[in-house]
Amino acid sequence: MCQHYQAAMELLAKRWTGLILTILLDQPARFSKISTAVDGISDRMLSQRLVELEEIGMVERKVDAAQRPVLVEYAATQMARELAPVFDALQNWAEKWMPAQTSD
Amino acid sequence: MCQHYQAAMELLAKRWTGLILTILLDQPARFSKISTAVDGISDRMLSQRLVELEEIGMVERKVDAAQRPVLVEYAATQMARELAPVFDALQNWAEKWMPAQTSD
DNA sequence: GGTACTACTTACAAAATGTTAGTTACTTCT
DNA sequence: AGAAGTAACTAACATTTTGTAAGTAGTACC
Repeated sequence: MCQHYQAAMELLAKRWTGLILTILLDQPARFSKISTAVDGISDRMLSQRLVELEEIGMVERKVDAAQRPVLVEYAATQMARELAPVFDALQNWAEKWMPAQTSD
Repeated sequence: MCQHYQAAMELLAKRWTGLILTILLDQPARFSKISTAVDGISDRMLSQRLVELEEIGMVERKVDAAQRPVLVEYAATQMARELAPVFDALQNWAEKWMPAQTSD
């Protein structure tokens, strides 16, 4: 198994990471918006994942201090944006195969 | 966020799942072969993941009792095989973006 | 008869994640 | 002016997941 590939997979294998990136790939978003969009994620995890993704260079954090309660916006970097084909492919797969798994 | 999509993502967000499936997408393999191919995985996790994937219907377990020490082979089902585009896309992404992250 | 191999399982430890509540700063309601 | 709310986090503790090391059964090799 290729080293790069395994590293990439382990990146997406951290819970929430893929979902957060998917949201940010659509458009930049603020903390609370991501929190609402990703069903079930806690503040704690969202906060932690955003820090990790920023460190990796997949998310850019922009603080707007001019705003009333200091707004923070997160945006996907080019590196993250190029994951789009992966997420698109997964979207297609999910539409086909996931509904069947809902009731067991 | 779409329900199906989130479910699909959480499936791949379990550690090792994506890597195991990637191996099996290439060709059916036995326990020890997967164990060798996936760098760092423990028997415990491999065993557990294979059970989960079998329950979901993404992996088929075939026991060859005629063999000397009873060989077990695991194979990807159609459902799993159709994840190939996802893994291919990730492979491309990894080749481009992962090497840069090795030394920090 | 001891060692090795295959495919696991078990027990215990460590790490990741979940849950609940709290923080700072500012804004709106009363 | 004080109470409650919002945004973006952080902290503490419980639970779940994962890691590590060792053990099991059956067979073959030396």
